[in-house]
Amino acid sequence: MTIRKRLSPEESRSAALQAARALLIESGPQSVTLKAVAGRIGRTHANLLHHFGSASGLQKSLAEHLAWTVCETIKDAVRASRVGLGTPREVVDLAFDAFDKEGAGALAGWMLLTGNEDALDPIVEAIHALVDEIAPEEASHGRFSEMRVHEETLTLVLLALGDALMGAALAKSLNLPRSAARDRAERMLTASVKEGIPSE
Amino acid sequence: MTIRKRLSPEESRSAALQAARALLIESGPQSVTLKAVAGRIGRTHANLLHHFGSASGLQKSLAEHLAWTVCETIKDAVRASRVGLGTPREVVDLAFDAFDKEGAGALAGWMLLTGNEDALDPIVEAIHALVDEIAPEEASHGRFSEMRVHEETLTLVLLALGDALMGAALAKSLNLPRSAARDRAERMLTASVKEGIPSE
DNA sequence: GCCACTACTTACATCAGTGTCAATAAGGAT
DNA sequence: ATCCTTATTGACACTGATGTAAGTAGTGGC
Repeated sequence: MTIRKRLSPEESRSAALQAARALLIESGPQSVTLKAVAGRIGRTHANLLHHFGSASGLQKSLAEHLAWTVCETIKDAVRASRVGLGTPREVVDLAFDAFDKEGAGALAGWMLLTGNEDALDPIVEAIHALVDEIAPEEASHGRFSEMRVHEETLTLVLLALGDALMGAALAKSLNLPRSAARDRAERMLTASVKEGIPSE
Repeated sequence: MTIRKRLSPEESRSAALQAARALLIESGPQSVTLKAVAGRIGRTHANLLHHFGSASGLQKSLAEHLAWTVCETIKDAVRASRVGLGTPREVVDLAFDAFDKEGAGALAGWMLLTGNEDALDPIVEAIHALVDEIAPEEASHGRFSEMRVHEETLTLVLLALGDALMGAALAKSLNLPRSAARDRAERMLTASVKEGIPSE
């Protein structure tokens, strides 16, 4: 019984979630098994069961972790783009990258795989929190109503999600550049900004 | 050894694909197993292996079947809406319904699940064929360039896909009506039509 | 009617993911 | 140093999905 090291529950959970996220992005939802995740952090699958209770417990924690990570990325970037006179394109790229590379698209696949409605909650909550931080500020500047911000966010997120899943293949098939969906989203946002600030 | 009936290979394959599609839409990609599909059509899983060679063979056939069914639905409806003076909204609803109810969203989940790039091909091809039928006609009427039709299609499809996966939960979370994404897509298409036919 | 073909089945083998349990040992508290 | 908590492990059982092999029985052609 070779016990390598004794980590705190927080350390173990954190390492496991990081490994699970990497696995999810690299190889898809199916590859996120107790055995695979445990192997990545040099533990046994029984150890993960000890920390997360069950496989679905790990899945739920992973969903929360992913949603938080993705939204934090976007949130930070939105703040930065504000300071540096952000363009619509920057926001678009951030949202699309979040779904394409940060694992939000993979999370969607996860939900589809399990058919588990609960897995949807954390990411929706995270997006909701993100919008709640942005919308009131925009509204206070008199640029957009909160509902308008919500609508734009919905469209942008759904488009980014779709693009992460089928964008590459479909664009190629239609002889469009890979960035076609992003270009379109950028035009949409730009048009909304114009409409929102007619005096500019 | 109770043999119930003896079907032709075509009948067997057709029945199996129909059952698999129903299972996929009802319960998600994970539930489409040899046993479950076979049970639905009153056969054994070994029988499906006989007809499709392997589980992945069934999956590939299912992907092709789904892509064909969905695109045929849309194509028929587009033709009908042309005859009956189709509105942008009708086209939007058709595309969204195809992904939401006809199983195209489930198909996307399927691709994500398997991580199989091949599974993507049939639906992309089907969409490509659909656009190839529509775009030249539009172009010949002098309304849009083919590329413009391709761009609109890309945006519409990606948005419909995203909406099928997260639309319901996200709209609810943002206090928007379930139809918010469709409404947005409709506005987009309407704006394009205006722009495309300035003399109207 | 007889035969070849094959759709179909039953039984078994295999494998992967999940979960249980008892045993071990690391690390802190006293 | 001793004890107590618990992180960790190895071994095992269970389940479900996939695949194989051999045998059975419809169906069409002669």
